[in-house]
This record gives sequence, structure tokens and C-alpha cells, in this order.
Amino acid sequence: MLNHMVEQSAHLDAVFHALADPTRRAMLGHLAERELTIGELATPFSMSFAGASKHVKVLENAGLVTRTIRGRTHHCRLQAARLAEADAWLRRYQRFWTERLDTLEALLRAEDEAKGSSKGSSKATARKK
Amino acid sequence: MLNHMVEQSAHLDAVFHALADPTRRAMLGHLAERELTIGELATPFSMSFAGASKHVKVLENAGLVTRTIRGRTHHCRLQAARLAEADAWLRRYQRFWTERLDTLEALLRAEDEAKGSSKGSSKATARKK
DNA sequence: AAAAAATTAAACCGATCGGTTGACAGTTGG
DNA sequence: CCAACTGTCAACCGATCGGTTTAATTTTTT
Repeated sequence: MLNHMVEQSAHLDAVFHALADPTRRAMLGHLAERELTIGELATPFSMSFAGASKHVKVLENAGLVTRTIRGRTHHCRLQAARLAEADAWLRRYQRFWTERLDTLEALLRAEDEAKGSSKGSSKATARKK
Repeated sequence: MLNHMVEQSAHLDAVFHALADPTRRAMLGHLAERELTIGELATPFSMSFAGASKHVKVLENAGLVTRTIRGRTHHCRLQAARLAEADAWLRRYQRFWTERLDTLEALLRAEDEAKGSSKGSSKATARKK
């Protein structure tokens, strides 16, 4: 029932590790547009097939990519559920950065008022704690 | 104006790398409640001071923590702006997982109807933004 | 002044990382 | 069947990781 929420720590390890490499993030960026083979994923980085293959394996291992073998080509597809898990983890902290943004906004607003006109784009965050 | 959006790739490397370790994620969790010293951060993990010090340095390096030295103690504070950057990166992919979640929701709903539910721990997710 | 406390620095450890190369294997087209 | 194509595997490389221990530094306490 909640099983998909439990024991995500290992998932998060793998997902954040996968995302910590710019090549892999770029690969995900490409996969966001279309399904791609290992070779197609490799070429934009002037990297060996084996190198790209390793990166894809990391992404696959993190559950961010699934592979379909058609003949001799391996077609990779973005699988975003684990990205959602990562995002869910991050959002636990959202109030911190929205708080900060609010105070920043307040500062900017005050600065604006001192200088001239402004635009009021407030977030109206609940003030807790 | 958008300068703070540019060249975050190195930031993202550091942030995602910092988040890829469960000890460091837990440290951030503790720092979300209150400011903590290195020693206070170390104790829950039965880890040496030096070990915790290294983890904090990684978090600091990623811009996720700032340090204030008061006497002989170093007080660490969560700094969430970089978490916001990571979240912003992830949200580029949000449409992929919301698509998936919608189909997942449909599946779970169908399953629930077939079985009859026990606890109503539904997510009540907002379906569009 | 001396001891204790909080922390960093440095050296070290085995494990993993990102990447290459070279050998191997299945697929496809002549 | 053979050659080209696509990809993996295994070995290897230097770098970094997460962690320890020991020594040094600074501040507080006695």
C-alpha cells in the first residue's frame, strides 16, 4: 500500500548519485526528447561506446532509464518515477527556500520602495515554527 | 537578472553529490530542525568527529550549509537556496512523472475498487499546476 | 598554567568512480 | 559465410570517496 514510499533511501542514494554527473544529466536531457540508442547517447559527448554504456547502466540502475533491445540496438527510454521520489525528498525542504525567497523579496521590495516603483509578487507563505 | 540561473551545472554536480549520501541527507534533516554543531551532527551516527567534519565540509562546499564559528564550536545552519536549484532542475522533468503518476493513480483506483480499501491514506494529489 | 573540549589537518585505507582499451558476442546486410 | 555494426565485458588507470587514526590548534574551564 505504502510500499512504494518505504525504503527509498537506497533509491535516493542511486538517483542522486546518478544525477551528480553532468554527462548523465545531459543524457537524461536528450532522453526527455526522444528514445535513444546507446550510440546516439554516446556521440554528443565524444565518448566511447563502453563509456556511454557504463553511464546508461548507472541511470538504469537508478531506475531512471529503461532499456528495450531491438535487434542489435539498445533503445533507452526515460523513466521519471524515481525523479519524482527525489523531488518529493527535496520538497520536504521547500519551506526553507520559499521562506528565504520571501525575505529576499521583502528586501527587494523595500529597496524598490526606497528608489521608486515596484511590482508586488508575493508568495504568501504560511509562517511556521 | 537571470545570472543566478546560469552556470549552475557545477553547483548541481556538488549538490547532487552531497545529497547522494544517506548520512549527509540525514544531517540536513537534523539541520532542518535547528542549528547544530559538528559534534551534535556527529553523535547520532556513531561516527568520529573527523568523519562528520568531512561530511559537513561536503555540504558546505555544495552551499547547502553555512558555518558560524562561536568560540570553539562550529555552528552549522541549513542553507536551502541550492536545494531550490536542484529542485528547479528536477522540475524540468515533472511532466514525465505527472503523466506516469496519473496512470498509476488510475491503476491504484481500479485496484482499490476491486478489493475494497482499509485505510484511506490517499495522497489527494493536485492534478495539474 | 594546565587540563579538557571542539574541531581541523594529514596520512592512510579499501572501495568506488569515470574513463579507456581490447577482446568478445549477437544482428544485419551483402 | 563473411564483414560491418552495436553493444557488453573485463582489465586497467588515476582520482575521488567515506571512513579511520593520530597529531595539532584553538578555546574554555579549572
